[in-house]
Amino acid sequence: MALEHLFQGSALNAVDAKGRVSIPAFLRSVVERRGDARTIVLAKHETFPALSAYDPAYAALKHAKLERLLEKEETSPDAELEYQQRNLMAFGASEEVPYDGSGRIVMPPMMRRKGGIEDLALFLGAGETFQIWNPSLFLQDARVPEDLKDIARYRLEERGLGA
Amino acid sequence: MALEHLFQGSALNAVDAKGRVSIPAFLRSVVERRGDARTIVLAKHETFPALSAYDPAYAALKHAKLERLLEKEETSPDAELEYQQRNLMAFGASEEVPYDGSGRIVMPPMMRRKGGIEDLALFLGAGETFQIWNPSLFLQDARVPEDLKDIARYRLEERGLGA
DNA sequence: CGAAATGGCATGAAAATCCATTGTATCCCG
DNA sequence: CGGGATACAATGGATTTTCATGCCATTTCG
Repeated sequence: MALEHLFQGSALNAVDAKGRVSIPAFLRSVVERRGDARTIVLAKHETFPALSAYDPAYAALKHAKLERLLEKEETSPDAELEYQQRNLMAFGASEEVPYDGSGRIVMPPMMRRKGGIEDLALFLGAGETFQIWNPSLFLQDARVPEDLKDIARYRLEERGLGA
Repeated sequence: MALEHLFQGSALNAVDAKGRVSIPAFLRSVVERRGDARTIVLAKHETFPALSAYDPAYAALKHAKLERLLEKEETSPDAELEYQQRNLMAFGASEEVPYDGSGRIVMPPMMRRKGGIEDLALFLGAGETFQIWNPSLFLQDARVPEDLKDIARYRLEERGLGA
């Protein structure tokens, strides 16, 4: 299945009082090459205190994958319930947000809270998806490799918000 | 089969004394992109104490799917009966309701009862369909993942109806 | 004739769109 | 190699549009 265009790279952008953030141009270009939507889908990351983001086309793919899984194990009643739960998580607990001409989204308040996002948003490419972090949480998390934290530190310094 | 436009996101809307509710605009837009009907189909959800909703085009698709399933297992007599039952459930126990210019439906009393809907309706995208819940029942149901309940709580707070 | 249902309109709030400014990296020509 | 000019990205602010919902008018049925 593998979508050919992958999200990669990092950036640190400001979140204004209204919750607006610019999606870095290099991530937007991937979204637009994968499909022609000018929207991204936001969801709480499964394991990290951060947000996971992707394009609508990837969401459809994810759905198809779940459906195939269900049909294969249709016999079990447990499988049915688990499917319902995962499907609801994937679509009920996510939001599709459009970005405007200058590439900005308004981060929905609920997502902002779930992702712990404050006034800075750290963008990290992750292949088929990308992540949005509160840089402080990123630096605090023990599971994040030191090399990656260096990147975050660099981005902070770049803005004169070092250490 | 995968329909390209999927239902996603969440919202909490009021149900007035006459049983009228606004269908959130982001769900309506999916209905209208899938076909040009300004109508949704309501049915009791198979596993949850809630309503399942979708567009007429999806109803047709669902029917075709059931038929294919029957042909695949045509040998078994049980399969025939199960098909009859599911088909009746899907079409007899569902209602098609139009929404007006401002996106409002009147929830049929029977559906309202089947879904346990009172004065608030929680809308949840679920990919090919969406669900309509009484938020209280949603929070009470042990099968609903905690992350999803957080969303319901958030939507309630947003209205100043916080726990 | 009365009560209830349906459709249309009005309002206030919220959200999407547009315009303008700043900063930064890139390119071209001297 | 340097300096300026140019293009693009990010941010701030304001404006226009859309949405949910209450209210009213008109119809329908008992």
